[in-house]
Amino acid sequence: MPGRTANKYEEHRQAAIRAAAAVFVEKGFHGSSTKDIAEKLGIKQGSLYYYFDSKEQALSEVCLFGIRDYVSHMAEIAASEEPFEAKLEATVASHLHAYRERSEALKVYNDERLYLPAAKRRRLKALGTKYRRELESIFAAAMEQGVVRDSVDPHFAAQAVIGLCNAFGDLIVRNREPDLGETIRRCMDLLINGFVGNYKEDQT
Amino acid sequence: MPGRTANKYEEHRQAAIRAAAAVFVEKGFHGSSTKDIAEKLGIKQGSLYYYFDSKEQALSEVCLFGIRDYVSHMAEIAASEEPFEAKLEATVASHLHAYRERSEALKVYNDERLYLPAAKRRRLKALGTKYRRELESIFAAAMEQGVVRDSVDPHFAAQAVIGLCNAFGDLIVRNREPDLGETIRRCMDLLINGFVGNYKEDQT
Amino acid sequence: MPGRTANKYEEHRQAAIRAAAAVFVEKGFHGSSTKDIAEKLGIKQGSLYYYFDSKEQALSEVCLFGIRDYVSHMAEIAASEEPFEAKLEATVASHLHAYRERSEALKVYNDERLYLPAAKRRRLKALGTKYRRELESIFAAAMEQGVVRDSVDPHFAAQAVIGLCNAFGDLIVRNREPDLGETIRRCMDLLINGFVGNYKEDQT
Amino acid sequence: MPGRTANKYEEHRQAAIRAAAAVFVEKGFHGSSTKDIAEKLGIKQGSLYYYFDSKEQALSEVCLFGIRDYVSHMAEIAASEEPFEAKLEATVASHLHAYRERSEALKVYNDERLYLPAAKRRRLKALGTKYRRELESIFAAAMEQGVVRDSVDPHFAAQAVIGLCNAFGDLIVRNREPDLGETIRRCMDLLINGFVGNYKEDQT
DNA sequence: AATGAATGAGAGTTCATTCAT
DNA sequence: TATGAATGAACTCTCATTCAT
Repeated sequence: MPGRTANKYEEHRQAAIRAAAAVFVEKGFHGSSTKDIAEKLGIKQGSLYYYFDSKEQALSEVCLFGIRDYVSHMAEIAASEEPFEAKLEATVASHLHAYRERSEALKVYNDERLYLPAAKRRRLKALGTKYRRELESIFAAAMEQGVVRDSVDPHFAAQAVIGLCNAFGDLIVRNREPDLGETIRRCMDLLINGFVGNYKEDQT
Repeated sequence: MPGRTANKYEEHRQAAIRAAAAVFVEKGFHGSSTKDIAEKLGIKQGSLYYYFDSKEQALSEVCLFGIRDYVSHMAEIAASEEPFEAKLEATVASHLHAYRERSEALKVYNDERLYLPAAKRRRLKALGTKYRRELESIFAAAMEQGVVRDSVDPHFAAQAVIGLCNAFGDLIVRNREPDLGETIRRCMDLLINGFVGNYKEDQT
Repeated sequence: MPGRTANKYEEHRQAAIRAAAAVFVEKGFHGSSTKDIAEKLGIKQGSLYYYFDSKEQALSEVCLFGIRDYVSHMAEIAASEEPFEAKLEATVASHLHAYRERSEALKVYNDERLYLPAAKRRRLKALGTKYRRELESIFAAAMEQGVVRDSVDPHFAAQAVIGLCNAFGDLIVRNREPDLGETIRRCMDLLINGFVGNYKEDQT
Repeated sequence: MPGRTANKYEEHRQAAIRAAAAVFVEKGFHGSSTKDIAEKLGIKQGSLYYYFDSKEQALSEVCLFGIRDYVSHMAEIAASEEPFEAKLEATVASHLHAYRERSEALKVYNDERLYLPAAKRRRLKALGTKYRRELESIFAAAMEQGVVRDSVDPHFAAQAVIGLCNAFGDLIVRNREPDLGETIRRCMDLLINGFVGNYKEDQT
């Protein structure tokens, strides 16, 4: 049975990453001690270093774990042939589901990545930028087709979608907001129609 | 001239709070040392304790400083006789201007308040809740007047406004986003009209 | 009384350097703990860092302290107008007295300097090389005057003098060899009657 | 074939001792980790304990390995019927060749033996003392025969020979000093023409 | 004969805090 | 009003060692 031990190690390592994510979410990177993480894992503090070279590397892995799938999911959405609204909804749903599932890691990515050394941060930032760019291009395409008003700025729009999702993601992670579907629907309603709808032309 | 010295002290104290805010924003509460704060103030580490009883108290003061005016401003807005859209715009503008001006403190409130002990956190949370409630009631009133679609949930709406403002607040604090007026206008456009506008009836 | 506090600090710092030297001599750099040093000083471990930035810096200071005066003393000897034998004796005496007085530091320089990071080591090495060079030039000059046989290699000779002095320096530091004058005399006898002596032609 | 396996084990064990010696020379005993040694051997850290009971025992074996042959070689020299100068040259040559060949172990003995517990250290010291005694007796015998001036102290002389050889041994180990024969010749020249030489009466 | 995994003790270092001055 | 000096607790990280396999 070759690869067995390697797999075992990798499993434990994944568990360590998840434990780190959970602790970092609760106490922040600097507020968390390696002892906290080890305890959550059920091992002794020093043993953590069998899985990580340093606390910082743990953060780095958590962040990567937090966005990897979520970014690649966005790539699929952007490449699909769906109409604008479906793509937008897929984005919002994917973003919020990510919070539900690998919840902590994504939040850690959002809140703590800036404590990583510049080099690692840049690599993560590239992923984040990729995500935003793809979302922007979805908006840009929709504007060309006249589906989105052309007074809208794609850059702003993407930022707004991400910000909105993160805001509700926070609530999901911390308050365990129950009805995800409801939240997705309301976010879509806001993004598509605004709160007022049938909008009036003039406002300052 | 006892009042004089008291004032002097209070001035220095305010400076200390602002210095703490600046440091906390940059490095996070747990990532900041009292030495960092003292250095930003131009005094020695031990001297900080003339102004704060503890590092934690410093955080508490920063948070309070960060939301006090901003909450009381919201009270004024809510109490005013303006129509819905004007109130909403005043809210967004106030929120984003707060980031511009006493920028750091508000961000610290958002990001670091959960490191305060439960007691202090509750008092702050009350202020935050007051803010959200007032915003909710603005929405509720607008719905009663038919200005806002009644498919909208006031709780969700308030959360969304706050989340959106915080998201752009982040960018303001960290990237020094230049055109505040533009950002306010775009946020209003989104909140009022959505990205698609003249909205279609059916969406999942 | 200006400069008082600065002096006080500097005094304590010197004491710390000497304490470090004593501990390093006994246990070696890696075998010594900062706790050991602090205890020798009569302060608590963490307080050491008021005087040193790191254990390594302590080593660096000890090494510098160990050779500085001793190198500058050699410069004086080399520059003096004394005849060869007087210079050589002054060198040996200076070297051995250095072991007696700031004994530990010099031995630490000899034994532990290679644990310093390359940069610091190079700076120290420059001093050591300066010492050897000056000793070499003393020999070279003596050879030109015919005081030293010209079959002697100045480089080897300098190395030998230094090696011999260090060997007896070791004994001085560890065994507290009592009669320094006697040791100096014997070393001179060996060295002079070797390098100068009406030596016999034949040996292998 | 039990002898076979025992031999195999003993071979590996010797390799382990040599690996330990190499690492100890480079980083010192306390600066070396068992992982370092294992890596040099090409095995994993835990596997080292198949060959040593403890890191300290490894040091002990290295030291023993470092002086054993070299001490027994001295016994042969002392027992031989050669004249004084031949014996001295054999001593110097043996000492310096030892550095060349099993170089590291001998240097480890010199530099690190004092980190051994008192008991083991005493046993090694006995060997070292034996070495020095035999060298002393060579000098004493030569003095009786009038080959060495009787102003020479045998104890000092032995110490000086050992110190000199160690000093150049250091250079051999670290700098890979190329011409061993040359170094031996120069050392002999220094020693002979010092101790025997038609020396001049007056020196301070 | 060798390894993977874990451990516990201890290392160097940082830091909030205190207090005499 | 502010500082220099010190402290003790906590932290990250290393490492000799053990042991089941």
